[in-house]
Amino acid sequence: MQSTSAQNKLDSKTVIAGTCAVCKSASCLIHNNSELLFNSELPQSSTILKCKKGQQLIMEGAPVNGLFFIKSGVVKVIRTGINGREQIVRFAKPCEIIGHRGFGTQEYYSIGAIALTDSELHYFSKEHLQYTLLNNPKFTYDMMLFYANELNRSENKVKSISQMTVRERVIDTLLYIHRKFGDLRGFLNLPLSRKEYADYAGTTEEQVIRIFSALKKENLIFAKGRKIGITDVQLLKKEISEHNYFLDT
Amino acid sequence: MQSTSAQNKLDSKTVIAGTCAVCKSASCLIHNNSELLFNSELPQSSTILKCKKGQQLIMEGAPVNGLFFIKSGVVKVIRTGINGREQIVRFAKPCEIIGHRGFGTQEYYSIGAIALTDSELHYFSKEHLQYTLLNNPKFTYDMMLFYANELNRSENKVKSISQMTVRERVIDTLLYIHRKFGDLRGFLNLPLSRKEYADYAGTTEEQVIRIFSALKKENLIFAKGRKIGITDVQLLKKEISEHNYFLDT
DNA sequence: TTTTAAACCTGTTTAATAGCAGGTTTTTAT
DNA sequence: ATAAAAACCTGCTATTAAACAGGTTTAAAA
Repeated sequence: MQSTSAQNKLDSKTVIAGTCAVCKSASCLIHNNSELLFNSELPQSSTILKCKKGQQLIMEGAPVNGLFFIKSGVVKVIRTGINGREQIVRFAKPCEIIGHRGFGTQEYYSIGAIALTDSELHYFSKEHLQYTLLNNPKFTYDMMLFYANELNRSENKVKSISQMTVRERVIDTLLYIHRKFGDLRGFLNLPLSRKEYADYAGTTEEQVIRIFSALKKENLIFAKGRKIGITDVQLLKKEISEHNYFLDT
Repeated sequence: MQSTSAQNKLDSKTVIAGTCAVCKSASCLIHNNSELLFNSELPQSSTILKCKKGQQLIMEGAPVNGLFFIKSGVVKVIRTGINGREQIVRFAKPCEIIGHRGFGTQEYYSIGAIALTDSELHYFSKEHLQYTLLNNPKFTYDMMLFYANELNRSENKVKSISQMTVRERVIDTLLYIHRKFGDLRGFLNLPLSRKEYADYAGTTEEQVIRIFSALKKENLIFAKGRKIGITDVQLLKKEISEHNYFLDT
């Protein structure tokens, strides 16, 4: 079995001070607040942990002891649904937060997280974060806005799942991956299995395969194994544009 | 047509200082922070507005200029979906916040709000709130936790909509209304139309009617017009207990 | 390099649910 | 009190999408 986040924490090198070297984005929560986050007197409050492709870094149902900022890599955030059916809540990339659901209010993680590529994560303990938040209103305010955004995204997803057809949801998922990860030499820059597309779009593998086949016939997409390319983003958008909104940003 | 929130604001009496007289709950955000919220030097920062049953107090798509705390009454929060199909995001009761979606980040309300009963609302301007939040980390922290909770609720709803059957979603809606509004002389203490049940459960009026009929035959519920009573909450819960979670709290 | 497993694909069947049509009852407004 | 408008109800039909079964191809491991 894969090691839990608590185990990972012990394996990793503790970093008491410093900043996030990778990211320099002005919109990055961690970068904007690196002085607060990295210069704590609390011991063991911040560590960097590395995990390999396929490794589970948050176990659904495990006690919440902190949260993660992605330093590098891509992570999928999942929930186990009815009959153990996996549901992908979102895909997360550098500068994003994971494990924030239920922060402060819930004792156990309501989601799991699995690395899709080798990844590095900043880990901050609950205590460290709580202390930092309660003493830095601007940071807390930014976090609040982050949650507000997530809430909007989630509620858009509620709407789309209950009102879009499966085909539309699959197209929407393709556009979401394109927006979020862009493309590399014509193909979407995040290789996913048909099953993963299905788990995000809220349908089955077979449906995704069928819809991909149809989209290929219609020359809206092309595929080489799990590498998927979008022929014309605008054209694909038009397929769902009557509904005028998108799953995610 | 109904008046917009902006118009309501002008109609209402401005209250510069004071506290929320109705609520004394220790878990109420507004009550816990009433000194901060009501003793502002900013003019026009806080008002109380009244609106009648059926009145729309937030128009979907209107500019965000503040948010509301419910002082009394019940409000439904809606989104207009595909083909103008109405979707009920949640039902809100006293002490709850409305209009917080997109606060700070979005220019326009992504939801609408309609009073289901005559209601009174505290209105706080965006500026007032922003100022108060940035100067009171504890309040901001509480708001952040409120958003975190809402996010969890919303993501549970995503899961349930994509994985529960219509029957289960309708039962879940009944339990949600029961949890949130309790019952009065055996009947749920919030009368809703079948259409409203459908809009919340993400289905059609006809399905709700059919499922109510079935549930009546099975003696799980009883109904007198739009007054619905649950025979045995535990028994009803058992119908969805395999799935072990609920839409809302 | 061979074996095994995982991922991918397609046709068919079955179940769930939305939509429509045509009623009745209840509520609301005049 | 009466008319009009909602809301409620039921049967039927059409559609959508899930499940199943049986394949092939691709990727990973021994």
